[in-house]
Amino acid sequence: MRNATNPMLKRLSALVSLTDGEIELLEGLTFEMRKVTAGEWLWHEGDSADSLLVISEGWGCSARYLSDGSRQLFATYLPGDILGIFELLSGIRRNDVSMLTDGRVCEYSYSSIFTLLNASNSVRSALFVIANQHQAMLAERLVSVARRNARESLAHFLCECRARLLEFLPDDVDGFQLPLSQQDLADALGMSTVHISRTFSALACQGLVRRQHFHIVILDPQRLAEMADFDDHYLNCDKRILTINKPISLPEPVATEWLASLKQDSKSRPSAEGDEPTASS
Amino acid sequence: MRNATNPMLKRLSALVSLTDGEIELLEGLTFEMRKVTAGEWLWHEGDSADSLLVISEGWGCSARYLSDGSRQLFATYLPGDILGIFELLSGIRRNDVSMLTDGRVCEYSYSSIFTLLNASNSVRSALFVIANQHQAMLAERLVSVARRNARESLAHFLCECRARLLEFLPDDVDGFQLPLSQQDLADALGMSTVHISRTFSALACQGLVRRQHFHIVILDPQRLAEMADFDDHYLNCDKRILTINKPISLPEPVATEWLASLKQDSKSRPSAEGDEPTASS
DNA sequence: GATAAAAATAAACCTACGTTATCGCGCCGT
DNA sequence: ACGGCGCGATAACGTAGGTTTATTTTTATC
Repeated sequence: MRNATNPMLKRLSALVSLTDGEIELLEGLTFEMRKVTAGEWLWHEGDSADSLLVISEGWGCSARYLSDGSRQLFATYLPGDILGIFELLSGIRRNDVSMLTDGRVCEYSYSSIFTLLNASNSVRSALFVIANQHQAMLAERLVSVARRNARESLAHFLCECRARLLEFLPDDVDGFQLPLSQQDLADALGMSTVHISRTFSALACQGLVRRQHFHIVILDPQRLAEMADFDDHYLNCDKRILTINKPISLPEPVATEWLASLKQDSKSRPSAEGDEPTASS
Repeated sequence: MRNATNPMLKRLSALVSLTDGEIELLEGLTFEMRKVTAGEWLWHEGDSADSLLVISEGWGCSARYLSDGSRQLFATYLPGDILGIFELLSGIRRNDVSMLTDGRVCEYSYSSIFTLLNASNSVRSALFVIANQHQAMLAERLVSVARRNARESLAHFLCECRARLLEFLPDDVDGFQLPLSQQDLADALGMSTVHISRTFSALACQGLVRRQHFHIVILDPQRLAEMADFDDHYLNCDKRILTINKPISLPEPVATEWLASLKQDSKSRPSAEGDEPTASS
């Protein structure tokens, strides 16, 4: 974890421990920082893909537009998030991606990323983990839409945003900018705008959140998480492990023993006592 | 694409073109074939993970059990499918996985897979693509649950099963075994069992499908796909490309030119007038 | 082939949502 | 200051799909 002007390095070093050589490689990456404005498309489904994007400022989202004119929002992207990993191999963008706010994105050509991937085990792992996180969030969204009611879904979404922001903000994430209109939220959660509005009112009545325009205040994070059945495990279960070591290059005996030691830990959720597994390869 | 007794080799060689050396490596893999029975758990959320599984016979599924007793089914696994890719790095199973039918699974220890991954570019790519496909199916499921009505959702699910089976069966996939009870389907599609039943009746009335117990006959695949807005693109967009070449090791100029040539092809679907954004910084 | 267990169907009823419409507010350009 | 516009709140009404209960059919077990 180190300060860096290169957003890719900044993100990856927060995920995995990098060698000096890898850090040097990452520092040597060329990228183009670009200003983007709210509503601007970063790409469309079917576009050819030749670059990875890191959001350094602002929020973005990926979505699918259906033939009946409706829209399903898949993911939101916050500062630090890396976009375009899935398309590395196919070279074809799979979703529409646009900005929700003004911001800044950094563009890294696939060719430079390919070089990097070939050279560094840790970088491969880190990108894999990031892809994993997005899949986990998608699965969680599916649970929300399919199984939870409106209040639970919305509460869960807010908890998720809070948890993701927690990583980048010092503290005080209980009041933050959530640059999604009620239409955006509706498209994300499979609801109608009026029901989003109703549900916000309901949550406000219960003293859980307050919302004025794009500013959210989470009044009672604990109770909100309870009602949403929210567990931040899926956001950082991979991460915790990667920062400890780099499993792909671990010899077998160490790996299995060390994995076994993690198993019990994974079930003791509530407080997350940071216990140091005794695995130093 | 070659015949092989090793299911991993069989699957990967269908996805990527492998060198003789890589084929040899895969043939040298040791694995354990195990009989499994319907309802048997392969693993639970939180279990420690030390092996990849390839289903060589039967169907499985991954699911999440909620605190209120309900269940959300995430994915179904067919013969040839590889399970446990996500947990390679974390070493902790993220979902419950069980068998829907009797069958056979092949177990490959992570340690042998790690070796393989370190040695072979193609294998890394193939596993990445498989993970991608699962994510794409998950996204599609989200669209079903969030945006489509019951008939469309069910129709879409059936189309997806058909398309996946098409890969392994010579032809005549229009009548096949679908070993999901109406309860399973309900849990997959975010509906109730009675509504699954109602919806099957409705589809049958329209002459689209027939179902008796676990046997499905798709009477009019074309019309079914239309009503579901089904497009099999998401199932094999990566695959097509990988069989052509191995992009990660491609030099830059070749890759970009070759990706460009694919782009138009990817857009040759009914409507979708692709407007060219002129933003190439 | 008898019996139990599981799965599917059917009907009646209910509710969490969607839909449509109206209104108020803040913002922008002229 | 004016009108237009996007966003959000609220109310009235409609409906797709859930829930409950009961009956029938199919499969599994001996």
